[in-house]
Amino acid sequence: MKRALLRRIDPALLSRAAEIIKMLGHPERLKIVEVLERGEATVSDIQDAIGIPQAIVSQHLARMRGCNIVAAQRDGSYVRYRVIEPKVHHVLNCIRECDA
Amino acid sequence: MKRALLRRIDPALLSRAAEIIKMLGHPERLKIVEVLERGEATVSDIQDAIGIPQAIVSQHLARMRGCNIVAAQRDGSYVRYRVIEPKVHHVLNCIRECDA
DNA sequence: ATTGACATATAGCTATTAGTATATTATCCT
DNA sequence: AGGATAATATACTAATAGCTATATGTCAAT
Repeated sequence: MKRALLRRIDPALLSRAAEIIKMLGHPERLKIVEVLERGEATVSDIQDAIGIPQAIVSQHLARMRGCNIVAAQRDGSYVRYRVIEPKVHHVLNCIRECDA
Repeated sequence: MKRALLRRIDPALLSRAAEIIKMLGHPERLKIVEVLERGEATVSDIQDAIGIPQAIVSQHLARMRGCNIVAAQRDGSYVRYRVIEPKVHHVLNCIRECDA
């Protein structure tokens, strides 16, 4: 495994990193971004995929949108969400690698 | 970069993963574990290293201890903390790799 | 054993976050 | 257009986190 040799995280980026992983630090949000990782999805797509109440999905999405982790785009009565923060993929892959 | 090919995160581990990154999702806690990553440290070591009030350091440590991310060991009037959750290193390395 | 100084922990208030119930917005049909 | 239905968003309450001020614990010296 590649080691970064304990180099200090760039202070300028640390705060944003904390913000991102804070947002991902919730089981439901983690599941949501896992779905979105595969491509755009509507609120109801996500709801169906992970089986939690719509209002919860919507709120989590709103919060993640608030810190520019996902973006929304209305499409008729649907709203399509997608991941816009590239680090999200890194973090998810990190988690996958962890549970070897 | 090695890709995990969007394999679903093991549901049994996802919850713990969320808990861990939630704990790391705070700038001060991130700095704290960065210090601890290099080895054991006392509360005051950490305080000196990152320059925030002792009470804050102590509280963050208590919280991380509460979910078994760090462990404490009294040594006279000092208390030495250390990381006991291996995934912490993975996450920190992930963050370092992110900000290429 | 008491005092003083230092190291760490917690109490108490405020602010965020999570979840349930309700509201809004959009589409389709008559 | 108006009303029904489906999709999404928000309001409100309960729990949790964060910060400042204060307390507890430990050691050393007298």
